[in-house]
Amino acid sequence: MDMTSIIAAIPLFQGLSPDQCSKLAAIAARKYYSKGQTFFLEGDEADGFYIILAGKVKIFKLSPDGKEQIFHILEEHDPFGEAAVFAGSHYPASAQALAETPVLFFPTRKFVDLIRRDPTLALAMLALLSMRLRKLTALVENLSLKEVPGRLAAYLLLQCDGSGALSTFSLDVTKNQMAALLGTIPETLSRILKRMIDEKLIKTGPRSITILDKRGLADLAEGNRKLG
Amino acid sequence: MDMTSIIAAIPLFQGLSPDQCSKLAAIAARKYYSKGQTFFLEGDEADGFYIILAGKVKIFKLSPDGKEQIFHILEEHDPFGEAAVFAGSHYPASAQALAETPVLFFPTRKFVDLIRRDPTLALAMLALLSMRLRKLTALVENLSLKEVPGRLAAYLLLQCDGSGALSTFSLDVTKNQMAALLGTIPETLSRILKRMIDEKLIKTGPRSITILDKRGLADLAEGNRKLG
DNA sequence: GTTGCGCCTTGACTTAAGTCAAACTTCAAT
DNA sequence: ATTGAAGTTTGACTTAAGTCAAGGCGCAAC
Repeated sequence: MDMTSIIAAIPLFQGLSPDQCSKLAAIAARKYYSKGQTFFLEGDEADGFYIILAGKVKIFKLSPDGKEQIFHILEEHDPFGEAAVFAGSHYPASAQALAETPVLFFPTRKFVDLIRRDPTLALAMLALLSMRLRKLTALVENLSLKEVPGRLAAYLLLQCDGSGALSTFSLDVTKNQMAALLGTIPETLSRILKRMIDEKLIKTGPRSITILDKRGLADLAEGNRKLG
Repeated sequence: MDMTSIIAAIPLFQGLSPDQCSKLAAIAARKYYSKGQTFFLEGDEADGFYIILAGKVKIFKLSPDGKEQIFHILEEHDPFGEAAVFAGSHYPASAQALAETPVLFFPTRKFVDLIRRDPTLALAMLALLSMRLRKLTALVENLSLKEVPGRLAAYLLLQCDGSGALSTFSLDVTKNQMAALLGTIPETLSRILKRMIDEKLIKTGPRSITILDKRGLADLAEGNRKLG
């Protein structure tokens, strides 16, 4: 598959003309990262941004004593590192591949040149950044205003909605990663999952979780209910 | 002072030509909010964004049981509500005036039309959103990776740098607000301030704080030190 | 002044969640 | 199949920070 059609298939670039897509294709570089490889570390000089073609990437920060907070786990077609392109200078968090991950890389200079000539592209990026902001706002809300059971409930509901409103979905992250995403630790996560099972809110299979009581989880997520 | 010169003085619009500024002036509306008045509540339909001309505004969320997390406290020339303009639909948090606050209001439709014709403006907005993202990332890091003393230390250092590297600065927020900004409660804040005083890291006056040991605070903020 | 209302502080207590340590499960690699 | 490393669970314990309740401070309004 040639670069231009790959690019045309990326949601971020929806609505761009074939001509615009081929301009993007001209500046993009294909790169491959293997599991565990880092794209960049927090504080690195930012020279461009990435779009995932397949695989999985985590965006995270580490505390000095080693605790990890995962900001996002991103997959096919998700862009990352884009904020650093416009705010300049340094990546504010680190990015690491969780699997074999081919990406497209767009160098800052060339990409900004393109934007300067193309308001459609600019608007697409503005929408993207706004969405990111919204997601981060939700993360802050979760961390600060909810306790761990509430965060977990919200996360489960989100996953469930994502997978076509099925109430069973497969875990595509380890529980360690899930804990780091929820701002907690594996032990706590494990205990709370158990409490949810005890209260018949969910059921766990091998690598999967089934939601038994969506309403109950929603109440938990909104703070209207507590686990026994 | 006429609208065009007001706009030309706003950092967000730095680098725009006089012509561009007067186009902005043409779509901006001046509005006045008094202390305690809300601009919008979380979830409200978003119809535009604001720039503060004077006064003070807090951006915040409330948990169902009434706890408040303040995201930002904004002042003269700071824009807010801008993310909702591009992501569409709804404001993700609430905004309230903490003082008499005159603002400029830019309606979504007209502003987006302007951007569509003006890549310079688009780039300015991209930079703004990226900065916001960066600040929110730091907030997440603080909430999730630091304990309250560390967050407080980071906050104090930030305020101090802001006021021209003086080591004494005046509190322009109440301690209640400060607590909500740090993701904690007034009682906890009070106790930690006392511990910092005990350890001769800071000294408090009436409505002011003096930093005595910048290095010590920095160690605290970075998690290399603990309060006794 | 003095009244009253927010703001701030303090103390005693509770609790959610983290730490540490050990054991068990999975699964991939030899 | 065996090993080993990583992921996961469980239990006992610790701790940071929240809750509740009371009292003090400061300032504005009468």
